[in-house]
Amino acid sequence: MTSSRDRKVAIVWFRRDLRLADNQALRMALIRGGPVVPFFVLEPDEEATATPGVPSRAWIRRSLRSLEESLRGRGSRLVIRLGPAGKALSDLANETGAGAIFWNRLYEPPVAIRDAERLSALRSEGLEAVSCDGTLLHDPTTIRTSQGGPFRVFTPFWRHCLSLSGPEPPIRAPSRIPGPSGWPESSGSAVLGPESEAERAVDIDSTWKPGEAGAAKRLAHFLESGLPGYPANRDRPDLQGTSRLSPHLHFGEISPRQVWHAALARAAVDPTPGAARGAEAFLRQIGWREFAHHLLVHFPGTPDAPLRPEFRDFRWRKDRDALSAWSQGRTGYPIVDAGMRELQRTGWMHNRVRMVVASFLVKDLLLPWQEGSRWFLETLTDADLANNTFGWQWTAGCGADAAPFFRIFNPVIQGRKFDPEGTYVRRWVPELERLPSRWIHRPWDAPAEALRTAGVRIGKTYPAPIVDHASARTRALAAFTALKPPRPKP
DNA sequence: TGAAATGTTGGGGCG
DNA sequence: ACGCCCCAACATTTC
Repeated sequence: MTSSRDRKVAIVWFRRDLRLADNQALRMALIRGGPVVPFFVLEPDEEATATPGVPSRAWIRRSLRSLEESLRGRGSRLVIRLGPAGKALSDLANETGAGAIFWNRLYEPPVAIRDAERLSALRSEGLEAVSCDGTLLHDPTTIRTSQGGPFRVFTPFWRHCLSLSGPEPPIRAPSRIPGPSGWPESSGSAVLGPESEAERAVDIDSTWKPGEAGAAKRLAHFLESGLPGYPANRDRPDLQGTSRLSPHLHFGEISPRQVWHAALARAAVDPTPGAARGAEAFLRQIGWREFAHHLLVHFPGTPDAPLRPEFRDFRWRKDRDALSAWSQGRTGYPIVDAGMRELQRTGWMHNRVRMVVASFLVKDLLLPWQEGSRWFLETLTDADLANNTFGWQWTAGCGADAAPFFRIFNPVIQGRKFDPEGTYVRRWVPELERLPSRWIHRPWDAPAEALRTAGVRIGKTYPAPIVDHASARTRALAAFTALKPPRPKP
């Protein structure tokens, strides 16, 4: 540790930007030409503005390890300490005599508010404190309709984004990061505590490689092999049709700008129309991510409250047993249960299945979308306040550009359409493994003989459906019709 | 980024 | 040969 003041020292505060490439804050720190101290703060639970669940924590643990390693390979280190962040930053600045501190902006309203406070606090201590862009393609506060307000519909929003000049090419990772003459104390990954039983139970490692290198590899592999098939395959949970970048994007192990440019470059190399269409469909998903952040910034109450006011009075059911059946994957609807179990085991769920299980919770069970949102935030490694809030309000029909109230997914049809052979269901609901494809999505209709041969006893080895979908649908339609806003007279 | 109900069309069985 | 009915296939509308 050095006590001599060295104003040339710059601190880079890493948060959900756990990467060295295309990292604007890191670049700003390096430009100053002095030593750089990479810093990560773990906020104590009571200080955390977004409380990550167990899987998310398991992911951070791995990602930090990866970041530490790549920093070490560049002659640097990662200083890790326990928060609160404001005090930790100020302490570190005093210890290192740093003259500047840089970080990349986050857009969750409570985080943004604290960041503004931190910036002015650090500046009043005489530090150069700067927050940079890099989490999104476009700063959501600058995107406006021609009327000057925020967008509420995706298509015009995305068209507007596409009309702007494309994002700058990503910044290359520095090959060397100069360090201070003496390194300040670091608690290292010990601040995370020992890996808990619950953390170990989440199977991340068989599918994922958290960290910047894993993210880059995942993207490259997807672009190389998955682009032409993407529009059709992205809806198939039984295939590997999606990019699976969501946790990497959430933790900033890769930036949307890198994704953008890599996808366009790939489409340029592969001149078939399929590749171009695939790239467009894929980048559109990045667009939904942008849109979700845009909405969260402009409607900061939406994580808890519906955007459409008429939904404030909606009387959701209270049913602890149904909620628990849903979250534990014991609803009796195979595609729903498969999704919820995939989530529980791996901290991830295929997007199509997320829509199916969400529709089931909100429309079939009439349980509050906030319960679903909370469960997803607790159990997803990619738990992202903006994306999650948007997704749930979309499903419930109470958000901007949301699904209309009468759009109710039929879990049997969705299963047949998107998991035609039932391989996804069989993977996550092994008690149905031997059931023929014909019955895999509706075992309650299977003839006794088929059930016996497959070793399935409805209500014993696999639950009977907790609701009848047809009557649940009718019930939901009635409930939602009641709160339709009065139609303006012609 | 739905599903169900209802309407329409056209082929084929059959009296 | 013809009209009638059935129903699958597809289109439209309604929720």
